[in-house]
Amino acid sequence: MIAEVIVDIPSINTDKVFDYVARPDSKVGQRVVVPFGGRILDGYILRLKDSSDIPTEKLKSLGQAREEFSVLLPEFLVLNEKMKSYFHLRNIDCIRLFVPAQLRNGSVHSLTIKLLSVNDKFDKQGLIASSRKNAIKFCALVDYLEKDKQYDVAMLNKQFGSSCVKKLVDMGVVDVVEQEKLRSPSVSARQDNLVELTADQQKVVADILSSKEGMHLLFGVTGSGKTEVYMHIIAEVVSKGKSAILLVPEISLTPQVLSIFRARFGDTVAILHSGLSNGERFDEWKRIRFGQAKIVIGARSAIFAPVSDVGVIILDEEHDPSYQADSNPRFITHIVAKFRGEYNHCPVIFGSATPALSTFNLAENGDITEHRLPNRVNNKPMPHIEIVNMCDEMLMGNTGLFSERLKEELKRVVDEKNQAMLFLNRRGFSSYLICRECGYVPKCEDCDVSLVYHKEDNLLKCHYCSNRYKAFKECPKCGSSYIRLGASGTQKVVEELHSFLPEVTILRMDFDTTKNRGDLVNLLDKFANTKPCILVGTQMIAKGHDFPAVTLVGIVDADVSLHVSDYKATERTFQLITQVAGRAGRSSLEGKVILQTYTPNHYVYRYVSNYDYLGFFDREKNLREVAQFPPFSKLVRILITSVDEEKAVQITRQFYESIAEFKTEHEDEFLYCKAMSAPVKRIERKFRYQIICRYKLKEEKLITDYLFSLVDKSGDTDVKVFIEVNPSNLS
DNA sequence: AGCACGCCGACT
DNA sequence: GTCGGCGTGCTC
Repeated sequence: MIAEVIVDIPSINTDKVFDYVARPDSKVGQRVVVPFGGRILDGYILRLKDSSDIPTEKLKSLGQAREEFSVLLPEFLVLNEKMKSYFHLRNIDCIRLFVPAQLRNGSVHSLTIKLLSVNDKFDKQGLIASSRKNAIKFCALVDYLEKDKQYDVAMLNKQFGSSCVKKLVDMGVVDVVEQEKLRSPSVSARQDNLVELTADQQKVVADILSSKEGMHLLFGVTGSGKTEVYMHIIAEVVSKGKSAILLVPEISLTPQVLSIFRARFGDTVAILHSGLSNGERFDEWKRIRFGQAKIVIGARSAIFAPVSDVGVIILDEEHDPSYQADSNPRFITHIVAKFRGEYNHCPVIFGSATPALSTFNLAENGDITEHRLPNRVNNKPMPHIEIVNMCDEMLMGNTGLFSERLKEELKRVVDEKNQAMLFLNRRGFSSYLICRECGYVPKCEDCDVSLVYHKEDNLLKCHYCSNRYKAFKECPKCGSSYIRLGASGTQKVVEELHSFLPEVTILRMDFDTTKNRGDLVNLLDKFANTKPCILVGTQMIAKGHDFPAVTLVGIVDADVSLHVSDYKATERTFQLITQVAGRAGRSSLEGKVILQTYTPNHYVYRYVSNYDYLGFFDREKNLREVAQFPPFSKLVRILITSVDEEKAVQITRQFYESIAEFKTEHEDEFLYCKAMSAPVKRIERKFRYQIICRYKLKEEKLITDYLFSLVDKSGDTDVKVFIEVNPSNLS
């Protein structure tokens, strides 16, 4: 038998099949030790076959299998092929996505517990009779044990003392065996309120379940009960013995969400998220791999959960940018879900209140089946969104962060002992510092970005790398003490709040306050139990939280995500605001939203304040169609990075010339093609240059394949080249 | 990715 | 004459 093996080396040169003489018990998908060019490393068996084209004398034999079982399920070998060609990835990069990192590093040891089992030689009466009179603990232990039963050794040691336990072991009347114990993340299961579905929800559940496979869009307004629909579909699927995958954005993986699922489905739920320890993560993987867990809930990478016989795959909040992996193995979760759905012949559901323009466009074209939940479960109207023109405030002499209206409403919330959320998508205290005398703006030494001022620790931090610098009172360049702050961040919001509402509890939730494990849970707990209280945060506060006492949502500066040079900026702003607004008025209390902007006439605010997704979609779609931007064209970025700027420029030029030449042969297909330095010119000491190409969809594959092949040929070691299709962030 | 092989410059 | 620079090419 011959095995086709992919070796675990992340290089394009070695990323091909190597034939080895297999062992009699070799299995497809197994991880094996292989001799390779004088070295010993890991490989993965993709296929077994009878003969090889390689001359027999050149063939080496497989080493030992790393595990007895196949790490890669048959499905993943198919998925590997599909992902490889669709996203232009290497075999080994796909495989690494499928195999838990803990397994590859070998850094996690399985947790074992020692079990004491009482064997046949155990004679309770005899032992007690023959023991010394003062051996009280020993006798108590003997009395406690029963024949043919098993006990946790650690527990016995604690209760009776380890010497007594050891004595029994030495006497040979009990045996100690080690048993693997799977760590499972503890989630407090709160009580489950099984609610009856509305007619709308029932119809969606029935429609999706009756269509055996294919892609579905669940377009349901915030509060329309999408989660309940998911749970009913999952329950149905699981009752047929199949399994289910539910993906949610990382920041929505809150303890509340998890505990609801635990309450409904118990131990068959496996949870994968970044807060898990290595051990927990790996053990969850094993529970999934061996069928103990049938339902997987997790962030993006949970799409690679080793469940077999998948009955449904759900992407909740499908418009969330985190479904697009924007580093190393770049992939789009929707597409991977589609592939797995095809393999398993099961439905794939994309759910959102504000679907991605590209997804909704597919639904309009009939490539995805659309289902709607137009009404909120409680039949309450969406909270009213009031737009406040901050330019007017400025003219009236209010230079603070809050408009008079927002202050008024905040005071009211406090008086009524309710809660408010203030949203500002910018962390830190101030986005930059500028010297008013000489115009000096402090920048990071390794990245070409201005530093963000963090007042609490009086530091200037780089948000692209982890560099920190001491803040200054006098300009290091001209000595002036006339330093002005740039655009404000969450820290500044908290400070200003304190000054006019000194008595109120104010919590801040952003990247800086949730760094440690458990921070997030503590913050959310504290907010849930404090009234009145104001929670200030970045987009972290936008998702999944359900706080009934929140009656006011303030969007401090809605324009933050709007005026960035990115064709998706408007779409993202619409989605973000809709989502944040949805945090208000979730219970019987009425909610209100105050949206502050300097460009109140921008069309996005008109649509968003009316909750008019369809109107917005039409307008945005037309704009994209006329301007020929995705999804009506392909946009590809080739990013070239190097510590050596000269080299980066040189390679960029080479690439550009090749593309320009290719372009002359396909002139009518190209819409745009330019080389330039990236918006952030340097990150972590590396200079960044880019080539942006935009071309029509008609010959899309031909051009994309050409660009891919071009990038493959780049062999320079100190210059790295990345290629990205329809990139989600262009920094 | 790593390691060997291989062909040209400055040293005991 | 030798030691060692890292350019090229191969690994079943």
